Amino acid sequence: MVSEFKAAGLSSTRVRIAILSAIRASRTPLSAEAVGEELTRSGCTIGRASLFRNLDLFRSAGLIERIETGNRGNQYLAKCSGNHHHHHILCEKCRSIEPVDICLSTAMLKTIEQSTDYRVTGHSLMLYGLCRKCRKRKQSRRTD
Amino acid sequence: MVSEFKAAGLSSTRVRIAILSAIRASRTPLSAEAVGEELTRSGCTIGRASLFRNLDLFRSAGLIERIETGNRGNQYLAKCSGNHHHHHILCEKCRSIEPVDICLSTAMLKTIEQSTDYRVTGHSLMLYGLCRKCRKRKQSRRTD
DNA sequence: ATAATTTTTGATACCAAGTATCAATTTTCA
DNA sequence: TGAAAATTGATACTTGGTATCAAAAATTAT
Repeated sequence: MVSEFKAAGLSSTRVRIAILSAIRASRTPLSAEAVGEELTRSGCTIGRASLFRNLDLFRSAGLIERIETGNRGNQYLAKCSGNHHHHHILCEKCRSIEPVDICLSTAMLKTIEQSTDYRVTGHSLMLYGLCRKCRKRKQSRRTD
Repeated sequence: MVSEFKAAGLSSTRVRIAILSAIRASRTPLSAEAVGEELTRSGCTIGRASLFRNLDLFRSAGLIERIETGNRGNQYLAKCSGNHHHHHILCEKCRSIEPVDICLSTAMLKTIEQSTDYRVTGHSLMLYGLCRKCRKRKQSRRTD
């Protein structure tokens, strides 16, 4: 990890190693808050400022991904292997997130460019849905 | 507009008429703040609470669209005519927006449901690009 | 048209996520 | 090692939005 930081032009600090480890250790994406809690749990509480600063630095450096989940807080997760372009689906109920390995086709992008006369430079796609668990307990009482 | 409100089960107030007018008068999407400023400019300052409340009500009623632009605040815009599902492309430079009459195919959605085991209930797609004008004046100095 | 009822408004206080500042600490590297 | 550079974290602030609730406006019944 030290060399990864080096490669990204970031010095390798205890705080950074802890943050990136926590994100990589998690199977699911974590909110900034969740990362902080994870660190506290492992005996390495860090300041808010450092947390947000590093999440942003890591993202700029391509070490992690940030999923913009709309209104309330973003989610951070380790870059998926291969690192190719993809999207995510978010469960409306439990907020769990899965990668979705599908994307707009180049044909579609071409059609868009032709019909709008814009040059397309990027896009963001977020899918919403219900995960299997939440579909099953759809009728039961909420616990929140 | 009065009857539109009626149809949506909303009583028609001065504040609501002003908000919806401002959004409809704008060629580009407006942030909540921008809507407020617009109203102030036209001599009808309204409270924050009413603004956000009504933006949300209008969206629920299908009178406007909300574009979740990620980190900082949402954008609101009038529903395009015809009102069928579509997306938008936003010029990175001048922030002008055009509707994009294309969408994820049902086949694609089915693939996603199969590969993720989520039931897809919705999605948001935002395209980014450069409009023709901005492509042409790409090299010239910005005015902002 | 007026009164009674219902809805909406807006001032205020609040909240959550994130940023700015800057002195103190840590890391780097000569 | 020790000086220079980078990072940290306490604190205060900002932004975008929500909750509360009395006052005002809109609706409805008379």
